[in-house]
Amino acid sequence: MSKQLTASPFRSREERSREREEKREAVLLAAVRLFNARGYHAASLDDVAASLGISKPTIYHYLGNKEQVLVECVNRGLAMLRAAADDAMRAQGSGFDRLRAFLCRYAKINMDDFGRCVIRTSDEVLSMDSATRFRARKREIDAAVRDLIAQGIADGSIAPVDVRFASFALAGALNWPARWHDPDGPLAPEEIAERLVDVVMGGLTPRA
Amino acid sequence: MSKQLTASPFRSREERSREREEKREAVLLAAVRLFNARGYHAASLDDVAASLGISKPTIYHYLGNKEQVLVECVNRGLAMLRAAADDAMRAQGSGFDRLRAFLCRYAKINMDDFGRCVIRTSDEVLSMDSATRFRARKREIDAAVRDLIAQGIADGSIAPVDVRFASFALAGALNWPARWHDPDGPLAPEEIAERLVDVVMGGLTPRA
DNA sequence: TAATCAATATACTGATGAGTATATAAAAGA
DNA sequence: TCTTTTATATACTCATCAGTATATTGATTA
Repeated sequence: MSKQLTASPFRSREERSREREEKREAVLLAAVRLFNARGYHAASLDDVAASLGISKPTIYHYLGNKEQVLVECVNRGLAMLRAAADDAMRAQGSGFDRLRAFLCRYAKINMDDFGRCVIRTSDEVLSMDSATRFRARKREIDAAVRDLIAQGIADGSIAPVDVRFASFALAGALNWPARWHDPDGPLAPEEIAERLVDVVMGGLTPRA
Repeated sequence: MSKQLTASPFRSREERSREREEKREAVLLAAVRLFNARGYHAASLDDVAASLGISKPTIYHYLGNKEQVLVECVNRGLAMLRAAADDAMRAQGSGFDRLRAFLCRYAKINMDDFGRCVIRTSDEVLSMDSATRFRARKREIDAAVRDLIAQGIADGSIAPVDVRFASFALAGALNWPARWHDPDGPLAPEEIAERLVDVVMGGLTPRA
């Protein structure tokens, strides 16, 4: 397979489809940033287009409609969370350690553009169909958190807390930065994640 | 002063101004419920009016404009939080006990119509002026939480945690029900509040 | 009783914004 | 070279919704 040596204005089929994919991603990134900054309803696709120096029909060329733009953004975030959950379930070590590692990643994702969008999107803005899928995928993540807590309790690394309410509390504490964290502020996502997880894991540590 | 003995269609001045106040409150309650259910932008004042069987100009007769409706709703919630914070600061007992009592009340307020509105309203939807005031009042509540934690650490009833991050975690854990709690669901606000506070206070208990 | 005020409605204006019809130009394929 | 496809734009339509102009009715006050 010969790779092209000089930059040419004539692209191969793969190059073209990769370019298309890149443009799609650029649209999604611009959109999610505006959605996060102003809220889904207050952010218009005209604004999204303007922020990329393109026109609205171009967005429709790459994505079906406004809701689908949101759905794709949310899917990006959910995929990251899902991957983190899968890794945690496959990891070895005590339940406590695996939960801890997972929560750090979870908290950081919630400060990422697409992760924030997952948290900030409430299902009323979605069509009934999308909302159902959205809830189901979030429930999977929540199930992983509960599994990890239960496993930790079983192996003695986590105090025998109420699993359901512990997962509510953990989720709340680690979702909340999606609403207040300022990416341009002095606190780095890593630091917030670590410190928050330190505090919340304190409550799960078995008493001596 | 003679009180009226028979129901009359002729109201006294106080009765009239009380009625006016009642109507204002009814508008706010209907509005906050729709704002919470659909989001501020998606809930129109026409819908709010329809839910009360009145017309939109009537809302404008009692309240200036849509933003002011929201601001009044948020103020109702903030007033409840403020009262809870004041009581906590005046209460006696260890820092731990006072914080615990305050947090229970805080969590319950966050499941009340107006309390939910405080949590669900992000300042981008407000005018710059209102947003500034809103942030300031929320900061007061947060300061009370930090004070209580610090006092608990000082009197030894709370473990020497990072005050700032502990308050972030507590707020997140107890704000989150404002986004998922279903008033018609099986879990009563009281129970959610108690159990959540149990879990989160575990992390603040000094180790033996 | 005349003048005013309070409470309410109907019917409008004007802006915004989602989504579309249509044109164009360039590239790809036949 | 002719045709089709892809990427993009301009300029619309149509719906929604905040906010207003104006009318009406009944009670209050002078």
